Amino acid sequence: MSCVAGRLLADTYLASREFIKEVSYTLTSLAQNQLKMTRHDVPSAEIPGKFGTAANLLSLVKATENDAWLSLGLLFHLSVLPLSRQLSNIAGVTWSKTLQHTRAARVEHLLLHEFHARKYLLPDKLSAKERKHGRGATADDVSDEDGGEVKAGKKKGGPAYAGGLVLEPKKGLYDKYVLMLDFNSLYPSIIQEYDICFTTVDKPKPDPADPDAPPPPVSLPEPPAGGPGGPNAAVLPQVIRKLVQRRKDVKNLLKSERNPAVREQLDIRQLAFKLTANSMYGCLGFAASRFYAKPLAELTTLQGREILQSTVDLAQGLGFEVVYGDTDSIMINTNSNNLQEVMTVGTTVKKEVNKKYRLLEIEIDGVYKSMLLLKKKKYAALKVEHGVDGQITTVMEQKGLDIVRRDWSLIAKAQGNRALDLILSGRPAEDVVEDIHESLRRCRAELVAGAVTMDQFVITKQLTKRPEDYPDAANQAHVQVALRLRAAGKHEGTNQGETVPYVIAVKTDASGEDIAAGKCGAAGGKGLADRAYHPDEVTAEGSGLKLDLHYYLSQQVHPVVSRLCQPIEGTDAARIADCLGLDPSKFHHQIVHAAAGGDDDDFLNAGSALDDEERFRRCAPLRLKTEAGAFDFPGVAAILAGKVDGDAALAPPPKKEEEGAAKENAGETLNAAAASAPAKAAETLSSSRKPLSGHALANQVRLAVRAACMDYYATPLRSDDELAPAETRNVSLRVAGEGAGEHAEPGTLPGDPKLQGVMSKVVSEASLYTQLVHFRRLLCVPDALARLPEKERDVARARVPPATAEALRLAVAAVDETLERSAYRWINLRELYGCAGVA
DNA sequence: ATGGTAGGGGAAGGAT
DNA sequence: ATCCTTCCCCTAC
Repeated sequence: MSCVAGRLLADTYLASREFIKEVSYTLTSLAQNQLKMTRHDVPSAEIPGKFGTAANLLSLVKATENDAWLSLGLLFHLSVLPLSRQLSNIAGVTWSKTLQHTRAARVEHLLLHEFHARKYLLPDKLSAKERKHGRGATADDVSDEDGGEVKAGKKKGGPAYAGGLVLEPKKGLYDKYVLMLDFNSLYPSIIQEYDICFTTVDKPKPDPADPDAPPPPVSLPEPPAGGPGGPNAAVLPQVIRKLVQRRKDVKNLLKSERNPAVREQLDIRQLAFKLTANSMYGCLGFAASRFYAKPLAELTTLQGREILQSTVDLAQGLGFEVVYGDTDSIMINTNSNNLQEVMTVGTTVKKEVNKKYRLLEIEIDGVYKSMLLLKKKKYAALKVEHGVDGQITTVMEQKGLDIVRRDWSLIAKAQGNRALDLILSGRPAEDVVEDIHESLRRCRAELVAGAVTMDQFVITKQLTKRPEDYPDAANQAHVQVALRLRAAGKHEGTNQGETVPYVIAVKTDASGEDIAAGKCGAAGGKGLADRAYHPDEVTAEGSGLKLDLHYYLSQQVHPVVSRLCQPIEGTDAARIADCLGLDPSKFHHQIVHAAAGGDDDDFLNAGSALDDEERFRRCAPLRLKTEAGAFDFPGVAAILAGKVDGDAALAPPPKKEEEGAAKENAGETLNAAAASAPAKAAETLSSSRKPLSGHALANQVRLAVRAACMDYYATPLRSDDELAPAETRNVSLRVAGEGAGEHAEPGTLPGDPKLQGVMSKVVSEASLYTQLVHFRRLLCVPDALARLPEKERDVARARVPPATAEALRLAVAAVDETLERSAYRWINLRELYGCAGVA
């Protein structure tokens, strides 16, 4: 390295990793994405051959020179030198140190300077070994040691302290304006707001009785005289305040500056202040830092959680619906289509929240015209943007979804993108669902026809270790591929930190059709990693390898699309599988979830009620007729919750003229323990209001089911001859796999002029299915119990009298008779619902 | 050796 | 066979 002595070494790879977010940091992809320039890669294996002829050698020289220019181009494009220089000045560290792109070193030096200037004596930096042996270790270090290694590294032994709060999302598709608010630089603001500093927060004291026990959490310091951010603030808050203030100053200069070159410099300078302020918190929690202070980091995040929670409480107190929030943000469903109104909501919340803090500030981050909220950290939305001419446009934002991740194939992400565009398009749900299905059918057809290019199949994963350091290398596709490349003498792209591209393929000479049908997939009982190959290995002449289409359909496209469609009515995992030509019965598991209203953790939170409400919103109630009159069955959930008496549920509620007589018993009938209720309830239920018997109930349910089916057959869009029941079933059974020859090809339908009729039929078929499931949900005790938290089940079960339970059981059987014969009969209902039962 | 934690999701292997 | 845990990777903040 003597050649760089006395010179600055600027590494554009490291700079890119610090300053920009990219999925890949190869020169090729950086050139493409940042500089919009194409780079031709010369594989290292080809380099020796380039020396054979002058022309080849010249091409190698040109390629090498081009790489140097690209690298230099990146250096300027990212303003590496001006930015790192500003960072050096702010931190008081050598430029060469900054160019190593280790953020901890910059924060360390900044704090060293600040404390030294204030005449503090600073602790020595501990080596890894010293930390491990507890020399000068803090109490919490010691307690960490029995939990595992105090490693500078991250994931070893899990997180050292709790971080941000993530609210349980109220999942679903929102088609009215959703408001997004967030705190600006939450953690730096908290440190200032609460005067969190090495000098103000007491070191946690270990319990003298049990020195090994984790020390109690530290508490907030007394606010400084003159309030937070004032002249008496502690060192760390002051340092951050100074950074924030200087950034503001620079931004003010920027406002009046007209010289573009100076503007650019100022802009870089304000960025450097922001980066520095934001990296302070991270270094507090960094075990290898000289200023490692877990209690401070912990206290900061603790305040963050409390602030977010109290913000949610406040917004809800104002009558707004908070649907999600992550660490420093909340989303409010405004339920409004009026942008003006929405902004008023935003300003109201903002004003109320900001009243509570001296420095901390929440702001309106944006307004979403529509949003698909799937899971924590997974959502997509159309963000409203205001054009210069007052026009309103939207731009899609995608967070955390599979389609923004590099470890999914392009073909899966393309299908996901198409589905997402449709879902957020605002078009009628039925059209959206049909378009998605159509896109999936075409996807399969193209796949089988071999009309998809290799790049669509590539999956990319990073080697976070050296390939030979993986303890379970045999199980990991990207590691297997890297090891094989190494064995073939190719080291490029197989080093720690690099990303390995791979595809899943099988050694076979079967047709695309058969591969897609899964007839040769894991035939040899081989694991996935054994079927992973570098794209070039598959392309190579005479490899005998063919892409595993079944894998791409069932493990790539299907999960990506069906996760996006989870809240969408009119489709589900089985239907999506159907469109992709997969066996839908293999996906009945997901249907259980859909029918039961979400997955296990769903019914523990408020979101589940909303999900179910949404799913069965359009369903008709179960109307029962008795001698005393008709009434809507309240549903077993109401009985289990104690809202409706088990004995009274199968009889009409008291009529007006009976009310007086029933009133005195109402309290007990509805609320009292079963022990005291039966006698009086029996009295109250005069002979004319006796509950339905099991068989009578089952009969009524059969009638209701039949009525729902009649509605379905009466769908106006269909004419009798073209839509005979047999044909109807044919649509959904097309790929049921009963005899390969008899089912229609997916591709044959679209050309049909009767397309419209067929499409709407499919949708109403789905709604019939939903209606039947709704009836079943109202009646099935075991499923309803399964949706309750485990500890409540015994109490709930006791609320259903044996006779009622038996009647309900017969009623459920009545629904199942039809469900099993329905157009969806390829779903094995016994399995479907059996697993939801309670042991 | 070189800021943090929270969280979803795939794959595999052991427990049941 | 099905659940549960572990490891791995990537992303949001």
